[in-house]
Amino acid sequence: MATDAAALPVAADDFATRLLRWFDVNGRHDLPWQHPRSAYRVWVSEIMLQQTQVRVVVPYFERWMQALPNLADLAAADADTVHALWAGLGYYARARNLHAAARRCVALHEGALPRDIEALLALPGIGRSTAGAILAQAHGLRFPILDGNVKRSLARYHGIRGWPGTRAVELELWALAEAHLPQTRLADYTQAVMDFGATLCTRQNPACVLCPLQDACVARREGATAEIPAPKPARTLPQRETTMLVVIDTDGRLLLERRPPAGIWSGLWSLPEAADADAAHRALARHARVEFDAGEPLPAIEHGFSHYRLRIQPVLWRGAGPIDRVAEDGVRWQPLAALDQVGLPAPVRRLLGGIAVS
DNA sequence: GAAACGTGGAG
DNA sequence: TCTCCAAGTTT
Repeated sequence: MATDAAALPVAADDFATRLLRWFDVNGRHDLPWQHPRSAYRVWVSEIMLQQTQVRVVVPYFERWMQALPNLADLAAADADTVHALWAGLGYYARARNLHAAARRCVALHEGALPRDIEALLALPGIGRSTAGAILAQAHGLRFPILDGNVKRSLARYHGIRGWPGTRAVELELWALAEAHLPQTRLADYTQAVMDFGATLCTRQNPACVLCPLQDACVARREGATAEIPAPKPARTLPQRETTMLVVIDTDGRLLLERRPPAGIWSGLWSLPEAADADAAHRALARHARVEFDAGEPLPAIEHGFSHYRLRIQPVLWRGAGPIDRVAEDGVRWQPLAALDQVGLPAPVRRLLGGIAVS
């Protein structure tokens, strides 16, 4: 902790005041969830924005609101509709949690998102930061957020050099986020700290020369903006392999299977998966009563996840005639012409795009 | 506390 | 091409 007065940051009031003044001129004031601003729209945007950048979210948000303009619509929607609207955004548990939370709001909170912090935190998918963002942005209540932008900004401003992934640093940052809260304009302030981190106090090459806090920033003074916050400890990603079946009948339909409830892409429609080509061949017999040859191996694709690297080996079968279908839950034959109506995982879409399916 | 959970942008 | 990681939460 700094001891000499010159090393101390400006007062908390000043921090918020400067940030708000900066925000009025340089902030983002025309994001789609700001006009109109409702608790439902703020909520959906906050969930979509978890670990996801604004420019990626915007088109998904617009499409979502077109289909499900209010909470009651979401609660009444079926799971496949929700999945299809989310497909491509990733972290699909967010969509399932959103759906489940909307239904809980209808059952327990008179069809609206609660304004109470504890009730909000009890809803699936809403943690402390998201709850704070909803309360501050939708209702102007005095709650802090602590997303990646705020963590980075506060760590630099206060010269906190530890990795924010540790409990101690995280708690310290929460305390600072709370201490800096202004007494008014909480919605604007919340947007201001996020805009500040996203556009000025960026991970690389922060624009310190334009910063309204530059004279009080510890990292700036110590020339340590590149070292703060400390990066996550690196590790080598494990490699996994899988085989996926591309089965097309002569009616131009593709065999899809619902992913199991746990694990990657859970609940989404996808290509049937097997451990290897032989297992894929055997699996095929479960879905279609036709004799098949060994199938045609297609070029494999590599896909990097956050925690492992996956090599997908597709194997193609084309039916000699319309394939006799076995009725089974979690299986469907989807016309290739209507494939975009299904929420398929991104690598699967890419894989299919590389095949002359028609 | 660590691991799981997706995708696309940026350097 | 490859690494890092972005408006985090859950188990």
